[in-house]
Amino acid sequence: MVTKRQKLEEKETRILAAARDVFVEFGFEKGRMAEIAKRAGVAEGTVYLYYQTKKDLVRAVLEQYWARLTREALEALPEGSNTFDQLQAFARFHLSAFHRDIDYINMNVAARTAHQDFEVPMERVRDYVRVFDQLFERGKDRGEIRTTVPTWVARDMFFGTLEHTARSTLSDDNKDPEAATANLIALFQAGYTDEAPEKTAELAPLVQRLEAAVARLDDLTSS
Amino acid sequence: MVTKRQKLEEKETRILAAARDVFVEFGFEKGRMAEIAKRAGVAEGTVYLYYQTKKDLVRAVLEQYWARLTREALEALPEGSNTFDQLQAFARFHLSAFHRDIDYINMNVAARTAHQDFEVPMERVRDYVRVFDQLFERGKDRGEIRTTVPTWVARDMFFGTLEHTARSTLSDDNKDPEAATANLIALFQAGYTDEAPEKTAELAPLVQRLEAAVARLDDLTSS
DNA sequence: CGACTGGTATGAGGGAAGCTCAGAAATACT
DNA sequence: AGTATTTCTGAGCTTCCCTCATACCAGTCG
Repeated sequence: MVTKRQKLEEKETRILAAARDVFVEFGFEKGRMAEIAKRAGVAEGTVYLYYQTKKDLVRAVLEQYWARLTREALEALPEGSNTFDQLQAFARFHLSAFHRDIDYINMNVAARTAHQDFEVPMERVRDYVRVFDQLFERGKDRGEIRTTVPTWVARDMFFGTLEHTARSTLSDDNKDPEAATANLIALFQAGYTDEAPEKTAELAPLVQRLEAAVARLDDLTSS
Repeated sequence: MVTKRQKLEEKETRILAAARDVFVEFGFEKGRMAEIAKRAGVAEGTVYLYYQTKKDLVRAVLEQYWARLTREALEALPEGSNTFDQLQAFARFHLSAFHRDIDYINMNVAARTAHQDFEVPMERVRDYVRVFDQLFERGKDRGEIRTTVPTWVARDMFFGTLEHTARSTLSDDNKDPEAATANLIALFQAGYTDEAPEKTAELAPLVQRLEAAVARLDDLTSS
């Protein structure tokens, strides 16, 4: 027995799936409401009973997308390794996701720029961004990352670099995306590592040798 | 005496200026061809004699914009200072230009995403990007930047970070853009500096003390 | 079983915007 | 002055998002 509510939800799902396919295939601007209705097997007017505008429809598609991406990201992170390894894994994931889902990304951008009032499903995007924030701040807690670095600065650098790199490597086969992620993490390590202990550790053997030599010298000269 | 050619060019200029104003005020999508024609003082059909489509028109506007930006950037660079200072000056310039010209930037993005076949005036953009490339490669020539870093990797990081930062600082007054540029350049310095001389310099006093001590030791043991 | 009622679906049509094109106007040429 | 050519015009065509009067459907009651 299929309840009335189930039937409605099933139709809503079908419309959303059709919208997703059409927007991915044609993009937001060129994706036609008529085509979405046709693929969902309903009349054009019916679509508007479920989603008030084309904008709302693309928002729903994107909401689904970001939620999925967050799930995938969490799965892609190696457990228990150090912060920079995890950041690198996340960077690799993000870059390849952008390559794979460039249609969604463009849809996102198109919807945002087409309507200055358009709000990307911010909640879902924030969930995704939080994956980075949490990694980074745990790095601070663990003493692996200098606490003086504002997280937002690193975050903007992380996502900005990767988004730009994704587009640039997509249009030029000679560029190796791996070089970009490796570079990003190397710079993070060079610039964000809490260096004090490391430097001390690096110099310690030298200092020890020096002091041992001086001690021997003192011994000899005093005797 | 005004030649026919001059009259035509004057009209073309007027249309372009009107288009620029309208696109800046309303954005690419919401900017109406009718409004552009009205402001240029010509009929709507006339616009299409000079620019075949709305897309061509925005392309011409953007071409002008990028050319102007390149000129301004070159003027903003301090002469003769070291590479990282120049990069920082360029980063500051770029960030504030993005703030000031966010309408142009959005126009650019809107035009690109609205028509998947749209080509931003690549030549002019390349000219602008070359400002960075030249700074960076001169840094390599001078031995200030490690030559193993591919320029494109640093370039994507530079522009990606700044574009993302520009948007994020625009929508959140608590964020200080200066922190972002300073951070970017600090990371570049930490990660890209040709470190060999610096490390040697850092260790020099220690090594000297060590060698002096060894010398004294040798003196004593041989005598 | 038939009438009624509230929710759901339909698709022709409204409105808006980019673009076209037949004819008008301006300019150049003889 | 008359003709040919170039330039300009704006009503109207097309496309697309969205609306709304109408039709359909599934329960419910007499």
